[in-house]
Formats: sequence, C-alpha cells, structure tokens
Amino acid sequence: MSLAQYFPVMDKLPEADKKTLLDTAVLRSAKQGTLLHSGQNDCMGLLVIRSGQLRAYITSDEGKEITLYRLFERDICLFSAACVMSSIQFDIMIGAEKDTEFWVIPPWIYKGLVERSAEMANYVNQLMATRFTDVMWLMEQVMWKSFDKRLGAFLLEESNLENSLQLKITHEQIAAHLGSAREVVTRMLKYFQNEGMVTLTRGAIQITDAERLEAYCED
Amino acid sequence: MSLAQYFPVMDKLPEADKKTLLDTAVLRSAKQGTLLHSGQNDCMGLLVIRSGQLRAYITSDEGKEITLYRLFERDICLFSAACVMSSIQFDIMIGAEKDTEFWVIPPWIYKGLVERSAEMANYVNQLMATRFTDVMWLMEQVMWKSFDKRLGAFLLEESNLENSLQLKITHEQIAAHLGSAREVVTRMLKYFQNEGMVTLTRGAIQITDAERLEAYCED
DNA sequence: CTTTTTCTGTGACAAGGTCACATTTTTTGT
DNA sequence: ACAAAAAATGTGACCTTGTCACAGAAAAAG
Repeated sequence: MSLAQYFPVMDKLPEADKKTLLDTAVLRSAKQGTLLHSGQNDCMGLLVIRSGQLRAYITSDEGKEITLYRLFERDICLFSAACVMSSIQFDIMIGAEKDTEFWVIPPWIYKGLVERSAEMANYVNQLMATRFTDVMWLMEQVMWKSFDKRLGAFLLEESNLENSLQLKITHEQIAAHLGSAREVVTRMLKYFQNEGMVTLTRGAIQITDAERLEAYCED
Repeated sequence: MSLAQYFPVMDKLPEADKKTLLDTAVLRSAKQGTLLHSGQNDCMGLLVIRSGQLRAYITSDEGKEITLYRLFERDICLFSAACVMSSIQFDIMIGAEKDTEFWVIPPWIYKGLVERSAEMANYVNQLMATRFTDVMWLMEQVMWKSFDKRLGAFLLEESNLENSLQLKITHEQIAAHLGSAREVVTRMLKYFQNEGMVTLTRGAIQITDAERLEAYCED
C-alpha cells in the first residue's frame, strides 16, 4: 500500500507534484505513548496515517489535559505542520494512543504545494474545517452537557473504538480525556456501578448494560 | 472607500475576478441587535466589514450563549459562507453588536473564486486558522481559568473596545458573553465592588481601579 | 517477599451553576 | 401624571463539579 491510496488528493495534482510527494514522503512509525508534536515550534510536517491512532489534546500550566479529537487510518494530521501557517497561534499536543505508522510530508514540500495548487489549498481547507468542527463539538459538550453524560458517552465511544465492552483504562486517563479530575471520575463511575451499568476493577471498566448507559446519556 | 481597500487579497487576483467582485459585491448594513447569520442553512456569503462590530457565538438548547469571537472593521466573516464548505458541520450565530456596514460577496461567486485561485484558497485558509485560534483561546480560558479572572478580563477588554471606563452593559449580557449565569455575574461584580475595583449602577459598570483589576486577573 | 509505585476510595470543603423569589428602577400605556 | 408592566438586580438554599488531603489496596520492582 502506497501513500497515494491514503492521500487521495494526490490524484488531482500535476504528475510532477505527485512524483515529488512519493519521493520525499517517508514512512515512519511511533510506539504507543510517544509524543509526536508539542507546541508551535515543533514542525514535522503533514502526517498521513497508515495505521494506528493519534490523539490531539491541550494542556494547562498545572498539567491538566483535555482531548480535542482523535486521528485514525487515512486521517491527515494538519497541526504537525502548523508552523507553515503563521495564522495558527495556539499550542496543541499530538500523541500516539496506539503504535502508529504514518507518512511524513516535510513542511517545505507541503508549503510549496499548497501555495501553487488550488486543489491542494482547498483540500487543506477542508481538513481544517473538519478539525474545527471537532473542536466546536467539544466546546458544545463542555459548555452545555453535564459531566455524568459526558463520561457515559466517553465510555460508549471508547467501547466502540476498541470494539469491546471491557475497557482497559484508568480513572486518571479518563479524567485527562475529559478535562476533569480523577476523583470526580471515580465518584461518577462508582455511581454507574451502583446503578448496574458498569463493573469496576483495577485498571479496567466492564460495561454491563450498554443500553441503559446510552439511555442515560441521551436527555 | 471601495471594497478593494478592505479586502486586500483582491490585488492578487486576475483582473477579471477583481472586476467580478467589484460588480457583484453589494454594500449592506445592519442595525445593532440584528441577527445576521443563524445555523448552517443560512448562507449570505462572505462578509467584508466596512464599519461596526459583529459577534460570533453559540447557543444551547436552553438558550444559553457564549461569545466565540468578535469581528471589526476590515475583518472577514467566513462562517456566513459556511454552506459553501461542506466540512463545516456546526452552527454558529452572528449578530451585530453595533450598527454595521459590510460588503456581501455572494456564495456562488466566492465558491468559484476559491476553487480557481490558489491565492484566494490560501487566504481563506488563513482566515479559518485565525478563527480557529480565537476559538482555541476561548477553550483554554473556559477550561483552565477561574470565573472571576475571566470576568475581570472581559470587563477590561470591553473597556478597551469602548475606549471608556464606563461600560453600558447588563449582568445578563455579560453572562451571555461568558457562557455563565446572571446570578454568578452579579455575585462576582458585587465582590469586585466591595474590593473597590468597580462601582455598579443599573445597566452600567464603572471601572474605578483598572490597575488593581488587571493585577487581579494576572495570576 | 518486602518495598515502592500505581490505582482507587473517601470526606471535607470551595467554586460556580440553578432555582425561586424579592426588590428596585425604568418604561409603557392611558 | 400615575398605575401597570417589564427589565435589571439582589439573595439564600441547594446541587454539581473541582480541590485537597489523606488512606488503603493491588501490582510491579528489587
């Protein structure tokens, strides 16, 4: 499988550009837990994900975190090339949630491409709009939803991603995803357990009544 | 003063496009308090602000609000043309905070332009990145700053915008800007007053010690 | 198989949002 | 001008969520 399969906009570029991309893009990989990007100075370039899972998040001065969105196979990581766009003036962290393989398109190649090609520029536009949508969705969750519903939705989403009702995750990690505190997660999970929706063990959560949990998260 | 002075990217476009823009863009105006854009279906086109002030915000089902960012003279309102970009999948409201004059570039003109011109596409890219930066700034404020500091910063910003220490604004309106509740604003303002930083009257707030208020909002 | 680290549990308290009103000021209608 | 209505503010009780200070249990490391 080559880059072209994972980066369809290439087909709309002139042959010369396509060749440049295939020549300069390098396949790399990162182990689970690796920090791939941190702050604006970090400038790896555009990442095209071949397999695995990345997590975009922000951190506070005190070390608290909240997940903005995740990236999967065929997704493009735009903000690892944020240095190319001077109008992006915020820090974002990108970490590997699983062992991940990706092609790296160096910033200078990316920059030339986007400046010359309207196709490419519009594609990047679409990508940015998609990330913007993700962040706006999060903003609405944070602003208007109560924490219990957010936690429930997170567990269900996670279960969906992992394709399992058994989640291997600590309360601390969940708190970091949701931008909350560990104790709050513990308390709320305890409540879910009392209600019979989950059972808790050290380092793992078993969803025992997914339907009721879904219903709980609706209204 | 013509559109070209307020929309500098025009100079980089071919003469034909420049002419189309000058011919099709219409100057319009909106009175203070008018809702200019609401949701994704609403599709006025690109707005180029000649004078006045717009406010972008989101609302909850229960009618609560929070201000995302503001637009001023020479700013471009991108999301009033969001319909053109299918990747933007969130609702945003745009209201006139003051009597505002603006040119409207119809969606179909904008669309053609952005598809043909790499210059234009990159310019739109920049605009989106700037708005994204605004929203990320807000996200960090909401997530990591305590409410008293956010309120203080808002008063100072408002004072700066209006170029006056006398703010004509109600507690309700402040709550809508900050995504909080009126009672909370009232309580906190009362505290600011007890501390001698502001004095409160019906419908207005007088900042009496700007320096102390600034210091208060720092750490 | 003891020591250290990681994870979870819990109670007291603080901050901020919600609810239900009361009071005051301004505007409106006649 | 004056009563009625509307808008703005004030306040106390209570709920949710975050903070702090620990304690105990399970797992990992030496």
